Amino acid sequence: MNEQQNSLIKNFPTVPKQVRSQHKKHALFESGQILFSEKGYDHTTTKDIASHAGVSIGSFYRYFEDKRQLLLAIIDERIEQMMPPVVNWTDHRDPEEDLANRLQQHYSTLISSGFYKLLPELISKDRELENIIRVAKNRLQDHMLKQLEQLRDEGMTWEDIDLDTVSWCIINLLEHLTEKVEEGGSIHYEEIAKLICRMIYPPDILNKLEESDG
Amino acid sequence: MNEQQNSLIKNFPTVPKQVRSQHKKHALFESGQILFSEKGYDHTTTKDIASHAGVSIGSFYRYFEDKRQLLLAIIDERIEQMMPPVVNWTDHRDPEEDLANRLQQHYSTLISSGFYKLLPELISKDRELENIIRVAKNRLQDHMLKQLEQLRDEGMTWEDIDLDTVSWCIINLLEHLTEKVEEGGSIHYEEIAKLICRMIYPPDILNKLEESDG
Amino acid sequence: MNEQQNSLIKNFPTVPKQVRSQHKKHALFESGQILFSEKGYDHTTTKDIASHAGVSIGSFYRYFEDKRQLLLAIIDERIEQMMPPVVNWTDHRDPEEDLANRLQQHYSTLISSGFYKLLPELISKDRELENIIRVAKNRLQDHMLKQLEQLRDEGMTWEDIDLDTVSWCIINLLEHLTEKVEEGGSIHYEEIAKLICRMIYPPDILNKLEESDG
Amino acid sequence: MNEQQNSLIKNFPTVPKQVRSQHKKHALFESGQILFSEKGYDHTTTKDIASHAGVSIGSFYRYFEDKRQLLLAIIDERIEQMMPPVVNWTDHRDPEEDLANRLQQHYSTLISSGFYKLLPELISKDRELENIIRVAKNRLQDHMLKQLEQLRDEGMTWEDIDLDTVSWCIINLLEHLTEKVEEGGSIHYEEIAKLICRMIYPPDILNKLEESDG
DNA sequence: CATGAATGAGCCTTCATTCAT
DNA sequence: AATGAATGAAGGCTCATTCAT
Repeated sequence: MNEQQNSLIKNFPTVPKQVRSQHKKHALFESGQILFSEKGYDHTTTKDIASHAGVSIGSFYRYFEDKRQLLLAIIDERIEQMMPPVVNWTDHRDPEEDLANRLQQHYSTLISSGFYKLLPELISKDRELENIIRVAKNRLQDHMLKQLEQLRDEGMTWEDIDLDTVSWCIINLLEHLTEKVEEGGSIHYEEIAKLICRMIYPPDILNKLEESDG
Repeated sequence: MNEQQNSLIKNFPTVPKQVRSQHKKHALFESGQILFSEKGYDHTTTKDIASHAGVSIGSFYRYFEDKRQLLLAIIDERIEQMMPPVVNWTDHRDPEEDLANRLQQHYSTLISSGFYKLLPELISKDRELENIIRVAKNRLQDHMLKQLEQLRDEGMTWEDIDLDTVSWCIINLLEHLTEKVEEGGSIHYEEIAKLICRMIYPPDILNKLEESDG
Repeated sequence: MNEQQNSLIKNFPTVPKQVRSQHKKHALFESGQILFSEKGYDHTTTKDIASHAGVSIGSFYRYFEDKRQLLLAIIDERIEQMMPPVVNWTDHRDPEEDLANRLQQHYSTLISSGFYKLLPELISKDRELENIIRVAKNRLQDHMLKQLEQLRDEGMTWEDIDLDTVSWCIINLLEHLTEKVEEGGSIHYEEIAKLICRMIYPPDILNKLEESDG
Repeated sequence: MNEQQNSLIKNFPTVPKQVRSQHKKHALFESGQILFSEKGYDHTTTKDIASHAGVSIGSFYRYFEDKRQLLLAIIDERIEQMMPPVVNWTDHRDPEEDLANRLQQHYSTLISSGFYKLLPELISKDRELENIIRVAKNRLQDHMLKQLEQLRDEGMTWEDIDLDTVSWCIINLLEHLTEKVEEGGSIHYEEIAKLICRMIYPPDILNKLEESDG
């Protein structure tokens, strides 16, 4: 972004190659993301991407080994963002409100990118990609599981729940929240948050948390 | 129809034409299902399917108008089965146990078919198919919503929940239960059932139901 | 048609095979003619023909070696009919009226069969067929040439015409008369006849012929 | 456009891209014309055309949308040339000689292209093409009809002829003149011209025209 | 003899990738 | 570095012909 801002004079006549180069690569990256999301990976041609990015096919292959590598690069950058938001369950603040806020924040950008639609198509086709996603998901679930375990140790959760199952359920709900929009439904983040909290906390604990927070 | 039902022994050596024909169509159907599930729709060629079914390409086109029609036929047959199981929430029996049983029953067959993996890829590509699925899903959600409304009218649910959100969450969990297996996890149906029940019933109600049932 | 009308009793239970066989062959022949005319040779499938004739594909290949042989059989039967009508120029009757009548008679059936449309498509594809047609055409032209030569020897034609060219022109006009109908025009046979006669006879001869006839 | 027009020598070894591209498109065009003419449209494969033009199938589709578009392009370019030559009947010069010259000129190039053989096959299969040809033909006939009407108004034609029929006959003869060569006959343009003139002019008028011209 | 299911060569077309300019 | 023309493997689908029943 701010490369060579200090020496504008010097390189005025020729825009630095590296910058132009990065612009092109970025354009291809963006175009790939948009088109893959819109039309799916298979139905997006390299020509589509190059045209959309305003570069030649030859340039496409200069910056990315092949179509699949562009996909992997995109996934790699988006994978964290794609993942449901990590919630800090252990700060003992009003968990419902906190969760609702995070959900709101997260999905408003994710949905507009439309990229989440791409993953399902790919998972069954690309073993490597499947692993990338699985790894990211596992990392997330581990993280959530640890938090829930801590909560339980503090005696704040239902006593008879299987935390593994709970964390899986929560992640799943969050993961597919995007589909609700696709299906034409609007999302009530507070209601989702309420439900999730009820899976975790018994009513008395929940009441206490909410009171102490307010 | 009435083909020699009386003399099964007699015509054993020669399989009747219609039967063989049905076998072939069924083989193509099965092969389509398996290959679509394994490799995705686009990456399964008509040749693949024909080979897998042990017939020629020409035969494929004798039994199915084209590749897409095979897909639609498969979807059509599986769509009900794909849908999460409808649970009768209103019979006032122990809901946790009941739900767990139904889940067990349903997913053991569904998962082995592996077919559920196919849907996501298709939804964004085939408007007609998207509608078929959406319609089936809506029907299911309506059904569930009605049951939940009845439960609430009977004063058995949390008072402050949005039933629409609850039903969506439940359906979503059930819908993606299959993935848990893919991801290598084993499913504890009782735990899932427990969580779902907690979304719906307040603890006191739940306790009462379980006692009265036992 | 009237085969075995005399012995209805005898062959009542089993329609003689040869008759049924001939019926089938004839049906295929007819269907071939109709469909080839309507859709062209290439775009008519053997299945089309068999269905239209109400027989199975297998039967098709029982009665005709292959699709091409059916075509050749049809052409062979129709080729004389396809050819422009042979006119007797030498009987010294009113040639205009005579020709007009013959044209009328000939084309009314030919056009309705629609078969003439088929020839052009085939000529460039099938050397053997091309020869069949060429031979028939040459025979016709020879015939016409001989008549014209006789007429000239009798001093009835223009003295300075090349009879070969005249006969070619006449045959060509007659050959493509069918197209005029296709193009939406109605045919005035008398006018065509008048033109043709003027190519052959000088006005004074023509007048004499018409007078003597009337 | 302005590519080094000044230094033709300099860039001799490297054929400019656009020129090579045009060469290729032209080669495909030519090959299409030749092969369509020789084997008919349906029996010419895209591979045939590409091979004959010395390019790959992929290149075919770079230059032409599909096989049919190549055909349409060819027709479009040839349609005027395919049409029988327009003759100016009204300039009161020796019409026989004039017509003979024009015919000679026209058919010597048209016949060598062999393309005229293609039209009949297509007309019954391609509605759009049929219209293109019909329109061109109608335009021609209208033109000829107008000229003949003017001639008649000047009292130069037979009084009792139907001009519509005459113009149709003339166009038809001219249209199929090419076939005469195919059939092995040589064309005597003067004889054809003579016949046509006799269809139009009564002998006395014709004599006068020829004298006045000479 | 009749049937029509089965076969597979071959067609048109697409698109990822290469490479001469 | 940039371009985009060129390539050809591969896919969906058709249909003449064969052959088991």
